[in-house]
Amino acid sequence: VSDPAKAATIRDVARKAGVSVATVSRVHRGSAPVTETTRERVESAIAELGYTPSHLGRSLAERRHAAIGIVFPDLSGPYFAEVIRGFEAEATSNGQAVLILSTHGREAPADQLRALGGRVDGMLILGRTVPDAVIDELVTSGSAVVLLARPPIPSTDSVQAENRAAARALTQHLFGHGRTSLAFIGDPTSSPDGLERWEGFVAAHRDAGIRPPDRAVPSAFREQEGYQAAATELASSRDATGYFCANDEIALGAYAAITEAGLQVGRDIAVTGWDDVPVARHLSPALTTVHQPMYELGALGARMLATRIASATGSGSRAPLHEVLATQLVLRASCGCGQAQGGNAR
Amino acid sequence: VSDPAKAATIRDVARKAGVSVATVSRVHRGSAPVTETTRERVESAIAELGYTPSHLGRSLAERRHAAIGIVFPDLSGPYFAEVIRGFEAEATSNGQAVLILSTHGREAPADQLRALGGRVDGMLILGRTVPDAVIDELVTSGSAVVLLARPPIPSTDSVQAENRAAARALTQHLFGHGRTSLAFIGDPTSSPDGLERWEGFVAAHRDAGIRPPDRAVPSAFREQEGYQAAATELASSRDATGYFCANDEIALGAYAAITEAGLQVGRDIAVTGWDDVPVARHLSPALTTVHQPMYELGALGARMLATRIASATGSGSRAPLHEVLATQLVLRASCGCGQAQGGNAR
DNA sequence: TTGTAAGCGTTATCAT
DNA sequence: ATGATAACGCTTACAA
Repeated sequence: VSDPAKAATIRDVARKAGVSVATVSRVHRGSAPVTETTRERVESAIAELGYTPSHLGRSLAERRHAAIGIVFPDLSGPYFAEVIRGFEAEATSNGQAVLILSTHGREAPADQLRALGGRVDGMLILGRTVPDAVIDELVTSGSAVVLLARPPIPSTDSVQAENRAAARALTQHLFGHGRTSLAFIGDPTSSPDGLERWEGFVAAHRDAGIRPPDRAVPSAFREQEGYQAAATELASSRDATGYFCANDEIALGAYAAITEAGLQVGRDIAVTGWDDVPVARHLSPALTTVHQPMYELGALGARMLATRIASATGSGSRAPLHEVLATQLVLRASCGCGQAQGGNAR
Repeated sequence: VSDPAKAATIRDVARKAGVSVATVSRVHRGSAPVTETTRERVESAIAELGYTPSHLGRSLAERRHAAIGIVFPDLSGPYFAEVIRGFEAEATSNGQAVLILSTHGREAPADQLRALGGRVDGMLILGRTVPDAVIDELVTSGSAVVLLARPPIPSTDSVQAENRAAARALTQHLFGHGRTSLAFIGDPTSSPDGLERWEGFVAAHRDAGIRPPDRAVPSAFREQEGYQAAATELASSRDATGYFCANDEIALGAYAAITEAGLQVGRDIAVTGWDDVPVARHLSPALTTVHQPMYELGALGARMLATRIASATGSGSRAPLHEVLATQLVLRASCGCGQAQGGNAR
C-alpha cells in the first residue's frame, strides 16, 4: 500500500485472508473445492488488495504463454491489416494475447523469430517471411506454427486462398474481351501468391493456344511500384492491351500511369487487380478483381493455431492440415465489361 | 536431447560446462568478468545445447517485460494500420516485443487492459478506447502509458496531430470557393479528433459570420457509414453545397452517394476529407484533404513510451509531455479548386 | 478441505 | 573470478 507501483502478490492475499497461497490459488481459479467461508475471506482479501495474478509467475508455472504471434512482411495496404484483424479478433475471443512482428519486407532474422517463439505458444507465419530452415527449427523447438499464404510444408498446418484457378479464369475472361496480348504486372519470385497467380495466367494462355509473355513485369505489391512498372510497360515496344495486375494496389498504380499516358482504362487497356479492396468499386472505371477472404484467412489461421497448440499439449500431435479457401471473380468495368462490345469468351 | 520440445535451461549449460549457473549467466550477458578459459567452456556448452534463455525466467527476475502494447479501436482502414506500423517499427528497433489489443469499436473492458498491463512495460492508448478511470488505474499500478489522438490528461504523456487550426483553414478555403452552406459529416462525440475538427469547422463559421449547422451529420469513420450519412443529407431539405467529411473514408462514401444522386463532386457539391490516404489522389476528382503524419504518430508514441519506461525505472518520473504534430492542407480538386471560378477567399 | 514445499528459469547478492 | 543461494510469483503434487 505504501508503494503504489508494487502490486499485491498471492502471498499478500494469503496473509491477509489467513490462509495458504495454495488456497488462494484454488479460490482464484476454482481449481479445487473450498469451504464457503474461506472462499469469502479470500475473495474479500483479493478485492481489498486489488490482486491480479502475475502473468509471468503463472506462465512460468503452467509452462504456457496464453499468447500467439503473427509474422508478416509489412503492414502497408489493406491486405495484411485485414488478415491481422481476423487473427486478433479470433485470438482475443479465445483469451490469448497477440504479438505482432513485421519483417519490413525482408526475411526475418532467425533470432527475432526465436525471441518471438519464446513469448508465444504458437505463431502464424505469412508468405515468404521466414526461411524454411527456421520454420523447421521453430517446430522442433516446440512452437506451434501455422503457415499462411505460403506453400505448405509437411511438418505443419497451412491456410491459403485459391490462386491458380481464379487467375486462369480471369485470364480467360480477358481473352473473351478480345484481349489476347496481356502483360502480367507483379513479382512471382517474391511471393507465393504472386507465383501461383502467374502460373494460372500462363496456364490460361496454354489452354487457349496463345503465347504468354516470357516473364512478368516486375513490381512489388505497392501502388508506387505498380505505377512505375505500368509506365515502363507503356513505354516498351510490346503492345499489350490488357494488364493483369498481381493485386489491387498495383492496378491502382497502373490506372495512374495509363491515364497519364492519355489512354483510358477499360477501353484502351484492360486492367484487373486482386484482393477486392474496398476502394476497387469506387474507381472509375470500377476495378475487375478477385475477391479473397482476408479476414477469414487470419481468423482461420488463429483457430488452427489454437487447435494445434491444444493437440501439442495433449496426446501426440495431429496430422498437418492444409486448408485452401475459395476466391471469387468480381467482374466490374476495368476489364472491358459494360463497354460497347461486351463480348463473351472465345 | 531426448525430448526435442524441451529446451535446455541455464542449469543444463552449467552442468555441461562444469560451472555454476551464475557463471553461465555472467558469460551469457557479459555482466561480470570471467576467465577466458571458462568463458570458452561455457560458450561451447551453450552452442552445443542450443541454449536460449527463457524469456519468462528472465523477465520474472529482472522485473521487466521488454515489451510494449498498443490499444486501438479497430484495424480497418489505413489510419490505424499506419499508426501501428510506425509503432511496431520503432519498438522492434528498440528490442521490444509488440502486443496489440483491438477494442473492436467499443471501449475495452478493464480486465482486458489489466491483462495487457501485466504483459508489457507500457502501452500506447489510442483515442477513446479506454475510460479515464482505467487509465488512471493503469498509471498508478505502474504501467507506463502514452495517449494518442486523445485529449491529454495531467498524469501522463500524450501525442496527437493538430486538428482545430487545420479544420478552420479548410473550412475557410471552402468559403473561398463560395461554399457557405456546409455540412459536417462525422461523429464529434465518439472521437476526440472528430470533435476537434468539428470545433475548427464551427470556429471558421464564427470568424466569417456564417451560421454553422446546428449539429454534425453523424457517421462513424467508415466508408459505408459515410455513404449512408451523405445519402441522408442529400435527401434532406438542407441545401448544403459542401460536405466537410471527418476523414477520407467518409468522403469516399460521400462520393458514391453524390454520384448516385446524379450530381458531380467538386462542381455540384464540394467534398473534403481528412488523413490523406494513398487513394485520395487517385479519385476523380482528386480529394482535397488534410495530411496528418500517421506513421510518425505511432513511432513517436513508441519513443515517448520508451523514455517514460526508462524514467520510471530510474529516479522519479519525468513531468508529462504533450506533443502536437503539424498537419497540412492538401488542396486537390474535390473542393472546387481547378474549377472554372477558382475563386479566392472572401 | 487445507497446508507444505517443490518446481518453473532467470538474475543478483553475498561469500569465498 | 566463481559458487551458493535467495529472490521473482505462481501452480500443483503430496501430506495432513
